[in-house]
Amino acid sequence: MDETRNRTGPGKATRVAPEDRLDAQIGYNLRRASALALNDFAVELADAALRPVTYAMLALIDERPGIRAAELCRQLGMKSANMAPLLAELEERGLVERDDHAQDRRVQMLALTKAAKQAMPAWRRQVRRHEDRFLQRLTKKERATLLRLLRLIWSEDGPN
Amino acid sequence: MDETRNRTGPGKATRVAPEDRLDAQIGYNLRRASALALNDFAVELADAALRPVTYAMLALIDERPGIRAAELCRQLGMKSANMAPLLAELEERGLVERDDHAQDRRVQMLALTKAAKQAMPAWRRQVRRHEDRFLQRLTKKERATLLRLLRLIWSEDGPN
DNA sequence: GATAATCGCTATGTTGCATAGCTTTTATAA
DNA sequence: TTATAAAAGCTATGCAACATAGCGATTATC
Repeated sequence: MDETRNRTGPGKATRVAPEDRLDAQIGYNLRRASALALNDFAVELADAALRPVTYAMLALIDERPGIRAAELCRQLGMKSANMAPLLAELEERGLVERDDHAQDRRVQMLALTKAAKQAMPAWRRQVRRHEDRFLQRLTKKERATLLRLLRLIWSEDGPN
Repeated sequence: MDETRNRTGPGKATRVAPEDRLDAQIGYNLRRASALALNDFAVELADAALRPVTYAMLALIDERPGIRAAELCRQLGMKSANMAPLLAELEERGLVERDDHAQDRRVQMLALTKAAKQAMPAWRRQVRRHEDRFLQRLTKKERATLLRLLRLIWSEDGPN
């Protein structure tokens, strides 16, 4: 059960500087933590059939009704190529409305439907439960710190 | 250019509790930060043709020569179904050796080849550069804090 | 008025990760 | 000891996130 007990096998372990070890890399730990969060989100929001991306879209449209599709892409860091089918899906499910812009005929203005507006509070509560679960080992203060540090990493990295 | 200037359009913005706003959610920020890191990693390690997953495999094998494939799966949180083709790729590229276990014929013991062992230091330096770049807005202390909090989130979540 | 940029979109490929199912081998229990 | 369960490694396959290339329509800019 323990390969270190095998003496026929491998050569000497390469001694690696502590800061170079895999588990000391923030990128690796980011990936692992994010994967766990993604997973837990999927479990909690399974009945609502919402994934992290679709929820993010709905949440932002809810917070900024009338937002343009292109602006939604920018805010969420998505390509419009990937946004388009997702918006179509949400529209078909009766959650998002696409209205033409009066001045600029290229633009679509997005808004939640009545049904989506009514459902959002419950979905937000579910997301809160999800966050409380996968962050249960962190204190309130630690969560605030984590939030600040994560924002520092990715915010305002593009030309915006 | 500013949809808030449009007065024909959307209804009132749903007022959302600050802690419920999308950008206050740690899961969302985790995903964004992780995506940025993944991207930066790909740029830095493009010439080495290493992705985060393959690098993680090599790094762990380097740190624990003779590790079994199943144990590598457990450590990296991967399914063996996904590990298998990656190991085959690394073997074909002459980076990983698979040796039979003396006592248990189901088991494969993994080790880096000479070539891989020789290349690892340079790759580790590249990863260090990558981390220094996408974490440039964080102090050393903040990086240590972030590392600790991320580990708290995902470590020892499974049955292990 | 010509050129460039923006917007929304389709098509398509890659990658990470999931499940289902299989064979071989070892561990455990009747 | 034999039957059953578990572990190891693998193939096949599907899905979701993300990327690029390119298109038509519209608007902005020179």
